[in-house]
Order: sequence, then C-alpha cells, then structure tokens
Amino acid sequence: MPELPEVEITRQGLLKKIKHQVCTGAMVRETRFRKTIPSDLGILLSGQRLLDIKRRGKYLIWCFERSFLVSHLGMSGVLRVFPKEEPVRKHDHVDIEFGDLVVRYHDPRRFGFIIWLDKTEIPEDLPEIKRLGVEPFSVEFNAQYLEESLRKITRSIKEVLLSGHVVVGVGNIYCSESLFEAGINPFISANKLSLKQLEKLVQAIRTILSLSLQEGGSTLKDFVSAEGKEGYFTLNAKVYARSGKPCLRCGKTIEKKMQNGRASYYCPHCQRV
DNA sequence: CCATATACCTGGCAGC
DNA sequence: TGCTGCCAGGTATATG
Repeated sequence: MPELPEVEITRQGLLKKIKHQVCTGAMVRETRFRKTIPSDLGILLSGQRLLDIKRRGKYLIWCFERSFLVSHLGMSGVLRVFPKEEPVRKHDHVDIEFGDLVVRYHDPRRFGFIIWLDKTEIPEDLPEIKRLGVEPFSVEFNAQYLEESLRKITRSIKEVLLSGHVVVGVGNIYCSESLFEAGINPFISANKLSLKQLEKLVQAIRTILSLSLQEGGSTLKDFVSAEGKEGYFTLNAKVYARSGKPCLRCGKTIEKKMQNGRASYYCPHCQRV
C-alpha cells in the first residue's frame, strides 16, 4: 500500500480524530515485526497528550508529551481510528487508546512497525530516517539537486527513485506513473538524464503525488485512511498494472518488465529516453 | 563502490 | 475441491 500519499492521508486522518487527546492505554497483541513493539506500550504512553504527528518519507513520528512513536506501514499496514468497542479482527496487532477512541494498527504481512522512544531521544537521528533523501514537496528537491545527486549513479532511474535515498515517498506505483508523466524510461541510467529531463521529473513526481493526495491515495488491496476511506488514484493510473493495455497517450501497448525484483510498467513509445 | 539476490510475512489468485 | 507457485504497496542485509 503505502507510499507518501497514503501515509500523509493516514497522518491527516489521525490528527483530525485524536490530536490533543490523552492516551489512556495500549494493547499489544503481537510484538513480532520488522522491529519489536514494546509490550508495555500502555505504561509507556498512558496519561500523555498527543501533541502532533509528523511525517518524514513514509514514516510517521508521533509526538507525545514525554515520548515519541515512530511508525511505518510496510506493505500492508493500516492505522485506523475506531470506537473502542469495535471488535478485534485478525491481524489487529496494536491498539493505542484515547478515551472512547482507539487507533488500531492492522498489518497482515507485518512488514511495518511501531517503535517507542523516550523524549530525550531524537526520532530524526534514527539510522533509517537519517539516510532518507529529501521531501518531494520541499524546495531542496529540484533539478540541480537531482543532477548533483545522480551524477555518479549508474543504476537505473527507477531503482534510484525507489530506494528513497535521493527523494522519499515515491514507491512502486507513483514511480511508474511519474516516469510516464515525465516521458522517461525506467531502465535509463540515472546519470544519463539531462537537466531538462530532471526538471520534468521533479514536476512529474509532484504532480502525481498531488493527484493521488486529492484522490485519497491508492487502494490496491488493504489501504484505507484513518477514517476508513479507500483511495481512488489507481483508477486514473496511466501505466501501473496496465500491461497489455493501450497507452492512453499513443495507443501502443503498455509493457511490464521486472526490475530489481519489482514490476515496472511503462510505454515503450512515450518513454524512449 | 556496484549489482543482484534474498529475507521478512500473509493472502489471493491462476493453473493444474 | 485442493494443491503449488507466483505475485503484491517496503526495506534491510548478504553475497558476488
């Protein structure tokens, strides 16, 4: 599921429902994740007000009065607000309670995680956050920055964008869509792109992510917002999951090729560069 | 340094 | 009706 738009929509939905609320407990039913969730989360958070939730890439940073949580949704994670009497379903691993409401972390594949930090620790200093690239909507993300960052990188542009080390938040769906939007072939070496193409790429990534935010994200299978709403972006996807279908721009057949273990969808005519 | 493979997990679906 | 194999939004680690 979750690339930048899904994580951002989750963040906004959570804030709408529980910003400034006081945590009244937690229930941890499963601790085995990519990173272990502390089973005494309720003790660690109880009585603390949730001041804000920030996003960095696909990570959420929950700011409590004397603690932080850092969460990631992995491939199949959902954070959703329910009334506290809502029945527990399979793969509902963690509840964070706020009075009559509960934030429920549901994640069938368990590639996500929630970690707890004491207020003396700095979430931005976590190694996985430290190595992240720039935010796509920040001023630092521009063609000059890309040219500089990609100068010595011979890996394909698709791999580099997906890695998150240059720009964050662009996963497999939005990467394919952005490269189509910019007319760039996913297999081209990152250092072969002209400044003009990099400018197009910057704009394309912003356009695609903005469009998805407007559509409520993409629901392929699991994703819903914190308020339970599905996202409709993939209904408008021009290449993602459209292999064998005609390109909406030129009519040629959209291709699917595996790249680094991930599916890449592109139009061999519109994305020749 | 680089490219590639694999691992982590569950569920859904195509094909037999 | 099963079974098997493959694929899925992400990311870290290991192996050449």
